[in-house]
Amino acid sequence: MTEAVPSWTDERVELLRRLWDDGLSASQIALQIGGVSRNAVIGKVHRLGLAGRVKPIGPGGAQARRKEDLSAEVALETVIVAEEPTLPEPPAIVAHRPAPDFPLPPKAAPEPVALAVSERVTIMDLRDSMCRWPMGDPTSPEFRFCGARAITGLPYCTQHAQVAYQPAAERKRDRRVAGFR
DNA sequence: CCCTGATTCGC
DNA sequence: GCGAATCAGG
Repeated sequence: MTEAVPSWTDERVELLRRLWDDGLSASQIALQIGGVSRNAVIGKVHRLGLAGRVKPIGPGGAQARRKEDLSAEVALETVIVAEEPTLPEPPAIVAHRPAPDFPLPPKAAPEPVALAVSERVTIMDLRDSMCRWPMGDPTSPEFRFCGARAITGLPYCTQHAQVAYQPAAERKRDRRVAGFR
């Protein structure tokens, strides 16, 4: 029963590409696909010519996007940090890649992610036109993606696009919802 | 010390 | 081609 870990099958490479493209770190990818070290992942990434990724995280990125702590507090901080910088009126991208899935602020929407919950899929079932919103801890085997129908031209569905791309006006009231300080 | 990716080099 | 060890950096 102890199958030796199949090396880099097409399936695994595809998985690797998608996760890497999604911005997950090498170590997270290693844990996600399993059977390989982060070094193996990095090595493969380089061999595939995927290196030179765009860093979604700024300086000190490692600790900066520390997830897996206190879901509630993390969510709170995420929202706050997201609306901290002064951004222009037009839909600016504030939180393009949230690490954990945080509760959507109870705005006017009755059911935030009701649809998304029923749609969530694993990385394997995630198609190109499906919402890539991460749900849960990427290092956990329970990690899923939203999987709902993504808006054409965007990686997210209608629900999550609203969270990912929040206009300045919207973000202001969100802070009140968060109830910070 | 935690983490990140990059590179080297024996296998 | 693979990946552990190592390196360089935040």
